[in-house]
Amino acid sequence: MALRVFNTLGRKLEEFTPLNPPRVGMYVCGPTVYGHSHLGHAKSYVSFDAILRWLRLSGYQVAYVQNITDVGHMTENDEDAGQDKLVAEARRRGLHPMAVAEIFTRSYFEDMDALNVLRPDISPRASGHIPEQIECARLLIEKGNAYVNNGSVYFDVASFWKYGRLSGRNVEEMEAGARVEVNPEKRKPADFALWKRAEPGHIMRWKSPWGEGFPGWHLECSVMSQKYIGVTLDIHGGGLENQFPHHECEIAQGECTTGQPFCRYWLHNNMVTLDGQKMGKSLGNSVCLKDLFSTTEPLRDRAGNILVEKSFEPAVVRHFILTSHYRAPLDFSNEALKGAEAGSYKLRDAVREIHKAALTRAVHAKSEPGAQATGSAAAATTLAPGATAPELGATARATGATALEQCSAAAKSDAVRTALTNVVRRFADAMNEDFNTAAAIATVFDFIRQTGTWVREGAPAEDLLAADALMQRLVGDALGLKWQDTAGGAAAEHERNALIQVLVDLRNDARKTKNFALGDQVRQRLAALGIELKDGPTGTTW
RNA sequence: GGUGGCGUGCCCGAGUGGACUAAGGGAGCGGAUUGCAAAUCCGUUUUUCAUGGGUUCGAAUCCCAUCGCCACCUCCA
Repeated sequence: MALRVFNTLGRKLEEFTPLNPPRVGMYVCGPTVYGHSHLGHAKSYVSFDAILRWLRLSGYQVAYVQNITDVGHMTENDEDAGQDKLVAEARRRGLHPMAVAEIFTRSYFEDMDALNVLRPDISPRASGHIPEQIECARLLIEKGNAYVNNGSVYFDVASFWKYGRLSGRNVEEMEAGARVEVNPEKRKPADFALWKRAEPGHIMRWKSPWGEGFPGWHLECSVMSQKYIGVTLDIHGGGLENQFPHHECEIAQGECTTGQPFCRYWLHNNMVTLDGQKMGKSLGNSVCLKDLFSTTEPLRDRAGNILVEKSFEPAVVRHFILTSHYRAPLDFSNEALKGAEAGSYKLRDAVREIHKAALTRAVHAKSEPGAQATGSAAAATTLAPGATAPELGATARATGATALEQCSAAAKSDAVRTALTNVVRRFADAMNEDFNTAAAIATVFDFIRQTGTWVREGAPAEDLLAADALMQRLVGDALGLKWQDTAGGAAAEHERNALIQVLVDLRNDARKTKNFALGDQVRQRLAALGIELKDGPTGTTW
């Protein structure tokens, strides 16, 4: 099944065909680094991360570029500067705006790393591409698409007939609409700035042919995407709210300078709400990711109502985001997060179970002469690092959609092979239909019911290894779910497990002699340390 | 005010004309298992898809109206 994506240009599902396969040039609007990332950022970048991962797993060589906007918003005298506490704080501490940008750029990557969002191949900074932006503005003036007025440069919207096509807007109608205030320097209200004259109080300023100033808000994306990807992007992603005017302006700038289509597929993610309401700093219900990941007390809104009662690990937040579609709005709430957490941990435990069982049985199979089948040893070798490395996403990334099919082919029994093939098909069908991660996760939940059965019933090592390999591909590589480790390094983990095993053995001895009081004491004291013992038919696990 | 979109069972959320007597997860309940418990497994909770009309042999899915919410028209993922 071919990949279909919902293209905002045309507003319908279209088969995805890159300009120069297997290469794909993908650009996603990055953050403006003036504050810590919040739930909205999480939804956006987790969504595009899933898209990126699926494209790569499908065999595309994706060049992924995402900007860092560090120009244009941090000004000394802007009216909204007073509302931005962080800029206010920066000023109070005497920090340069670039220092503020640096702080929040790092913060952004920290949060995204925690969410297991793959880093872009290139993260260009707007401030690092001023000459390119000046050149673009100059070229647009030369081509008759822009004009200079009093040290600023404006794009003449009337010169580009396609303006408004992406967002389905009619420039004439908008002019009829009541705008709050129209910059008198513009010929038409819909014209937008390519370069703005810097007023005396403006800190971030660069020399240009039109005097000192700074680039317009939309210019960086056109310039930097085309610089690193080429004149025509395959995919441009971003938040729904940026459709107009931001993306519309990007198209205008990009196409007027090159005469070529700017982007083939426009993908827009929807917004988050909190308890059904818009989330916003001004509303006092904004939840920032650092708080959500590590708070030790409930997060409250301005009125003191509890928004989130405890912290949730990044993988749970990621899991929750992926259970909805990227084009659908997602409502965060304490209850929803708790539900996602329970489900996510169920998945985590099942993924760990099949992994452990596969490795254990592979080792046993090796030690039994004659019992070793082809594939088993190789698979065990491939997966062996998984015993010590992070449990997911550590498998070597194969190219092509066949990466998933290879896993199922390695199974020994027909029944398991068929089951794995079905899982691959369902999962791929879901992802190929405009990246339906919710349906993909549903497939994985059905899959863990099967792997659980195979583990209990003692399926052959080859079957378990194949199932485990597929599970890691789906959950780790495609969905990017990587839960926190219970302990530090691999060695520490090993030692810790050995110690717990001693206590478990002692407890089981006590239970055999009906000394339940002692047995329960061991269990309770381990539970107090966060180690939960579970007695099953094949022994005690934790 | 204009434009685009959404509203699914107790909760979150897929599905968008017939395989839907609605995926998957959560929660509750019952059972299996267990010395107890947790986990796991099995079953169950909803003839129902904002509301009211309409089209159709047939609608959660299409049309109209109403209500609510979200986004954009001003920087915002």
